[in-house]
Amino acid sequence: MAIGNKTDRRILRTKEAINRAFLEVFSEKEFDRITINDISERANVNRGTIYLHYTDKYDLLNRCIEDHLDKMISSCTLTKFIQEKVDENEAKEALKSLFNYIQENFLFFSSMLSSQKTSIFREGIQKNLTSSIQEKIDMQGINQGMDKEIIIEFTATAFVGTLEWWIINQKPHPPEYMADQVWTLFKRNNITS
Amino acid sequence: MAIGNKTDRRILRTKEAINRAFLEVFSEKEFDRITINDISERANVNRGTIYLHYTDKYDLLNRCIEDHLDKMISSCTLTKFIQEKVDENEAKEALKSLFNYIQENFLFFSSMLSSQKTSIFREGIQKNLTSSIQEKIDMQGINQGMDKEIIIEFTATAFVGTLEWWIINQKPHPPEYMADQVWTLFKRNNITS
DNA sequence: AAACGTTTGTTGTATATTGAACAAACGAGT
DNA sequence: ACTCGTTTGTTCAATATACAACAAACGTTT
Repeated sequence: MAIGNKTDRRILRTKEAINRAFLEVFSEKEFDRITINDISERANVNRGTIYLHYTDKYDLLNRCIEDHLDKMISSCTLTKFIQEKVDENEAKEALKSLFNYIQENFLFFSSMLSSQKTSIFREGIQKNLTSSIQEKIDMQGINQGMDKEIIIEFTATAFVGTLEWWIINQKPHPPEYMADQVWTLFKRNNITS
Repeated sequence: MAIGNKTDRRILRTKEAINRAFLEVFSEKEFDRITINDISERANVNRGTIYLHYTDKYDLLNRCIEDHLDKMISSCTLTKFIQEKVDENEAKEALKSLFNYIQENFLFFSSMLSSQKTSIFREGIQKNLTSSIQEKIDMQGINQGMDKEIIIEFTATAFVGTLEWWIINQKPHPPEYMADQVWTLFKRNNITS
């Protein structure tokens, strides 16, 4: 991942097409009933081409989740809110954009959570989030003397749980509201400076 | 055109991508200012690939117009309303779907008409419509003894003019209303049975 | 169990597309 | 007039994808 040399346009295109197609079919059919052919037809791609990039239907599922989470994280610069010297407005904006991202890709997230494979998704997002926080967390200042692992785990768990609740309950509140609420909760728990 | 043997998926995909990209860029930039690179980048296609399918920027424009008009005509089964023994409701539905098609692809049509190249587009759609009517028109019944060419020309001109007016004036009336009006006008002029 | 259609991976060859380079034409600015 | 950056077509070898065929595994039905 994160290769410097640009990948061939064709690869990027077909992967995108496959991903999009998979998400669409996934939101319509139970995962077990999905065939590779369903996906290839929807993506307008040869069936064999899928095997060129993914070993399996399950591999495709996992990579698809990974990709989506990566995009979510990076497009939202989520980690800002956990850093030292964080600007309050900046952090709130990051949170808001995160909830917005989920809202825009609601199809994907709700499908993921409504399927039987909930745990896969949950673990995936939590793992992703955890490592993402781990890289950027600043243990100075308010976090000095604290147990890093515990902070991370606490934050990630609370956060993922909130996201899950929000998604499963069909977005009872708008992204702005959610961002405000979550931000307040983090502050109250001294998670941020 | 209308080849029996299926074309390679890649060709269809890239042509679609190029078409879409061209329309997008066309709606943002004046035609003369559009570069092949603009289109290739938007379509996520190599610049050379465009030359594989189109000789020119102008060729691309023309083919794009053709394609779109073909789709419009066929998707609307427009010719129904000019045939003998036409069912009133069926004809109105065809008209309505035509106006709906334009509304859905408003970006394209308004771009076409707002550019300096209005005449190209106008002539294109009129030629397309004319030949389409020519194939299907029934000279029996009410049209017996009439000059076929004149009927066709009259119909096509009136129709295209109305479309143009509707598009340029930013859709002052909904498709249903337009369909009703146009249908009444045709009846009044004894164009249909 | 046997027969059936469907799905799965895999393979070989054909082909469309890529990326890079090129010379030529163009347009803008000095 | 001259330079500069951009756009245009064109070429080439490299590569990703298409298509078709295949045997194996699977799920259903009888």
